[in-house]
Amino acid sequence: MKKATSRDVAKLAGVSQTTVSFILNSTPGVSFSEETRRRVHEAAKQLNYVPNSFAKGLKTNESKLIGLLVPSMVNPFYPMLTQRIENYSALKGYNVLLCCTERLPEREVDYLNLLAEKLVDGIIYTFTPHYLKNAVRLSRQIPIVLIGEKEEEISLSTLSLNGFKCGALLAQHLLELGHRSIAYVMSPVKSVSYTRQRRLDGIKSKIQEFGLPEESLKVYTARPVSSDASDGLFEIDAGYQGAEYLLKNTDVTAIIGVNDMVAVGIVSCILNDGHYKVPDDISVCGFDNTFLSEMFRPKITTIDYCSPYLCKFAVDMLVESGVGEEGNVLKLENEPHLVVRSSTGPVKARSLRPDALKAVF
Amino acid sequence: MKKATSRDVAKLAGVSQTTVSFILNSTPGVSFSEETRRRVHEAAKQLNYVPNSFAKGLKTNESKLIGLLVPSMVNPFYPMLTQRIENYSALKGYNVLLCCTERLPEREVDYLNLLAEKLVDGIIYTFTPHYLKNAVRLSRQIPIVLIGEKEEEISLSTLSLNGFKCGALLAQHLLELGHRSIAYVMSPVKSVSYTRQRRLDGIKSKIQEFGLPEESLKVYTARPVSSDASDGLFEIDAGYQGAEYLLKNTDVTAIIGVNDMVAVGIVSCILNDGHYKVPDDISVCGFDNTFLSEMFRPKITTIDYCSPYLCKFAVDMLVESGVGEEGNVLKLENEPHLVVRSSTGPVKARSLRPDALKAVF
DNA sequence: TTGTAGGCGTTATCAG
DNA sequence: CTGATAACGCCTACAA
Repeated sequence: MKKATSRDVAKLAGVSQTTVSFILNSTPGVSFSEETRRRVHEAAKQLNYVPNSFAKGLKTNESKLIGLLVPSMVNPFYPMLTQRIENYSALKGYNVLLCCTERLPEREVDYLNLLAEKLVDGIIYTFTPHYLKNAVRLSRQIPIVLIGEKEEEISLSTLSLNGFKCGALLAQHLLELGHRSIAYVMSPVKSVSYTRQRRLDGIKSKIQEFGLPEESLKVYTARPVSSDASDGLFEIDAGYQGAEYLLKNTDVTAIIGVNDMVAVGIVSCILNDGHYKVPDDISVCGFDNTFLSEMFRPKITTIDYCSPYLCKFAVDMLVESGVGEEGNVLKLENEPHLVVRSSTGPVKARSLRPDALKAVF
Repeated sequence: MKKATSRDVAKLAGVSQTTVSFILNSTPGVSFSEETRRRVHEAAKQLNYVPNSFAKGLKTNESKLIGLLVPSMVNPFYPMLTQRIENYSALKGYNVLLCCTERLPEREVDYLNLLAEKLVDGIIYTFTPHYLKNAVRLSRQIPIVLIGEKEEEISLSTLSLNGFKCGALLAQHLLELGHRSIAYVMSPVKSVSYTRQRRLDGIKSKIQEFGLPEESLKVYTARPVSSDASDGLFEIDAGYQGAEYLLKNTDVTAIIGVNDMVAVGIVSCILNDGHYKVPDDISVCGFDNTFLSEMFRPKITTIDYCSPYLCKFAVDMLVESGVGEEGNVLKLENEPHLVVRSSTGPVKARSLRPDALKAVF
């Protein structure tokens, strides 16, 4: 079945092609007789007419496409963002061109070129670009919005996740519960580059604010695993590893995972260890408020980003506000908030486990 | 910065626009002097020339776009497929237009129209279409590949997940471990329409094959929850609910979740219940081999679909084989296999819990 | 209220 | 080997 063109419709309806265009687009400032319109619509339906978006784009320079760059699909945080962005975009008449960089810098730049080529009307980054200059350069042609940490130096419109505040929020929660020996567990360096640091900074700032010594905070960085990292297990492993180490060698009463996945690993380790209860003996929390944090019992205390609004804003900035026009750079601060669940509770003197004693003496 | 056209390049290089096109596309059957080619490439680079894909598409009728329809992003199975399809497509020079239907039939048909409009070169469905006729009709214009249950009546190219075999595989595993009272837990009807049934059929067939009475299999369908179903918790809840009921009211020694999410809910319930151990007292398994099944200890026995190959095939069918041409319909059967982890083990007489006694007498 | 004509940036045919 | 020139399908002055 050959595709019908607007000419075909015109012919069938017995009008000119222009008329078809006017009527089908309900172009403002023209009016037609009821009869003509009926005939055109009729003909269009009959021929199953669909306007050719290439031709349209060629004329209008709009693709109604938004490029979405995500680092990975394993941490459910990104699928969540993706789904929300996709849905809201669709509502606005835009489609999403998905690009998973797998955190590979070279992929990122390839995709950037590709998106430019495909003439997307806007680009959403869900992480901090590796090739900043490329992104900034491109942003003069195509509006770009960044969802991530705010970096003042970058002249890109940003929807800031405010990792610092997130860390502070969580730390404050734990400190108020009386915890004085806290740990922060990060997955191997490669994965969560910048956010992790901001979150850590936030935690540290609260520790200081409470007048506690630096040693009150232990930072555990998991060693990289050789296995295929694309399945996300390395995040969980990191949590498991970290908890294992911390239970044995420290007296921490609260552990913060760098994200919900890591937090799940931590809880899993503690549960399986069997010596301690969460939160009675040890409190655990994470970041991102993905469904993972609500999956197991106890449900995990975490930080929420109001991602529905976040995603909505990101799209709106692209399609409504004049982001990108004349170097117009917008920086919005997202207001994260604490979601207290049952994995955190008041501190209690933790009895050391038998094998921990060995380690101490 | 205005976008450069091939004409601009031609002017700068001092050749005709045609020459530019030939050289930049290395069109077969033409040859140019080394000097000319150098000049053209030089000029292109200098002007930062990017061919306009609207114009190109208008001419070639190829968008290098693949439409991907997924029901949701909450069950990690779909993000996993998405990522793999995206990556492999990118390798093949295609981009992915993502469409999340949220299992809403009306969304599906809207997206279908949209994809047709955007002139994607192919469409991948990761579920069974609600509007079959629409899909079939469209498949005469745009190649469509279905990843899902094979339905003989549908004249759409299909990559079959073979739910029947999956169910049989899992059931056989449990039966061989000696389990004689097995349960199957499904999330509320709305969500996983057809696959669940095929899986159940597979389980039943094995029960029969082993000469066991029908009652050896209990089927539990979770009641729908009123809360927002978009966060995926309803799947976990279903498992939790199911396990809760089954522990109290039946003597099952093995529980199969309709997917990994449900299985996680089941394990979580049993762990929290505290009366039973997995797999010592009760075996649990799921389907899909998402990272969820490996997340917690014990890791969950599940079914794997070799999704990397699956995704690769789906894309290849679209871009290589002549799927869609002259009604060419391909049906491929995927070979699922059992992934045995530590959540399943030999049956052991299960001691009834105190409150279960009440229920029995 | 309707039709004519030109052009968007490519690709591709066909002479030179 | 290279360069006019004609589509591709749509939008949009401008003319009628």
